[in-house]
Amino acid sequence: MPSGIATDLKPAMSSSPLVRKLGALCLLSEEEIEFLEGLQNNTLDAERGRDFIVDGSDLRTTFIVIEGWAIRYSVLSNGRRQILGYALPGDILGLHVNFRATATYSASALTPLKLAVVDPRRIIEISQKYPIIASGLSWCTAREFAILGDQAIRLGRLSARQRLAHLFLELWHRFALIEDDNGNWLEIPMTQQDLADTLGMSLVHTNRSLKSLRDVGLITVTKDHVRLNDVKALIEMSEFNPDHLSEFEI
Amino acid sequence: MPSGIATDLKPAMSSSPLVRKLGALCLLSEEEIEFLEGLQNNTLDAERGRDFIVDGSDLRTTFIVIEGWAIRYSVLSNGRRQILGYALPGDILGLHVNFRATATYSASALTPLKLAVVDPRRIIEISQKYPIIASGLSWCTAREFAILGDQAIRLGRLSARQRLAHLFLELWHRFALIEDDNGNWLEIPMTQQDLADTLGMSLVHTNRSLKSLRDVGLITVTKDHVRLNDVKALIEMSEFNPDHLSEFEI
DNA sequence: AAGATTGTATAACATATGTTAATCCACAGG
DNA sequence: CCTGTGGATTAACATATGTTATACAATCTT
Repeated sequence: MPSGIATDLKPAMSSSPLVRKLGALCLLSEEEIEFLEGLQNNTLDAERGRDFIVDGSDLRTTFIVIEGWAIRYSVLSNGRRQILGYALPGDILGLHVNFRATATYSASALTPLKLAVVDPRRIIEISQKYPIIASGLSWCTAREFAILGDQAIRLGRLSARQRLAHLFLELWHRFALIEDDNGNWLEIPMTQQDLADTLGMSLVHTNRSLKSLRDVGLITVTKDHVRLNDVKALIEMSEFNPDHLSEFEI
Repeated sequence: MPSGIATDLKPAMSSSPLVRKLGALCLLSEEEIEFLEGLQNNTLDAERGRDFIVDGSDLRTTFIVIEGWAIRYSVLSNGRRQILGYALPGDILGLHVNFRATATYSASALTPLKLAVVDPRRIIEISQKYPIIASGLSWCTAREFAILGDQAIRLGRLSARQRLAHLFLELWHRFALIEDDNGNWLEIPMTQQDLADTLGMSLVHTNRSLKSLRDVGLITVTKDHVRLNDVKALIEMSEFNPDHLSEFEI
């Protein structure tokens, strides 16, 4: 294996956000990186708004987000929608599709989306052949749990303004793992209605609370970005716990 | 292997709720049942209120609930508590403790509790030696996600009365998998404050809403049980989706 | 360029839920 | 038997958030 090629496969150089994410966590061998890249060969593009997982329907596929944002959500019979969370580049949907072949949520493209379509049997293969990657996926699972737990905390115990700040901080911390430093700017491709459906609030109150955060100078909002003007103050006021998202420590 | 012993190990007869749960899902071999029982040899008893997982501290252990109820929760710096969910007999806590060795939630005994203490390395062993069990655990993971997702739906998009009904239905459906038929009676070992902290409401409003459900005859409440008087009507009014918790289908 | 559509911004008003406080009850401990 | 404690219940009042409605801005369509 010529060493000249090796550098092209370093996690930081890799074009795959999943490799960047796992590579930030542990040292991946070239073989492991190649395997992970190979996993993502079969891609699918989805335009904004396209559902690719439908609550209640058969789910026998694993998806890896390569580019763009997706949302996981449920719609109640009265039409109200609850967004459960956001899938960013490097995130995996349908990692655990074994006996249960029925989706318990829907997923759709929030932006133009590039997905890798993976046969779940290849996931099983991982735990047999690539223990390091298997550990990495297990870490991803624990992380997804923590993120969804934080979502429950937002919905259950935070005020409207806190919920907004808390969500922005979550996304900002998650991007830190897969993207180069963007300062305190955060991309916000979702509409205020999306935010409302994420945070369990009405559209009007979302708008009000956003304005209130702007007015006190905690955030700056542009067309589709938010700037976190004082991360420390935002963490304080929203009771955000960065440890739930921090990387491997010790 | 003498066949006389075999019957004692049938899932339905097994004393282990984890085996009952997985056995309801797929046909386990005697070897698999024995392995699962052996996993749970090292037990630990915890009295009501004892924390056995502490948010932010090291977590290098997997726990299996054998008897009793546990809660997973977080406490905010202002002292408010959010209960994320309930662990019932057969449920596993800390199934994914790989690189991340830090707990992102606390867990404590809601009732006197019997836990199996498992070395997480044995979990890794499972995916190599017991593919069926591995699939079962993967199913458990997907189920935990669905349950936590339902919790987010409750908190984000349901009214106080709906949240209560929805939670009772969840617990009732979950018990159906591990316990003999108890009719419409459901054990409720939690206080109204616990319910409030689960459903993101105040104690007083929890009491009010409970009374309102009683008054219209949807539920009957005794000391530490609830009777679901009209499951269908409760499902309707709370927008509960039984599919999120139903067993393997097709 | 006009009109349609989608998202944002505010106001006025309605209400579900939170807060504080006081009783009441069951039960455990002396 | 008294008394302390934790939990349940209820009332009165406060407020955060929801609802409805209108206007405005930006973008897309033809």
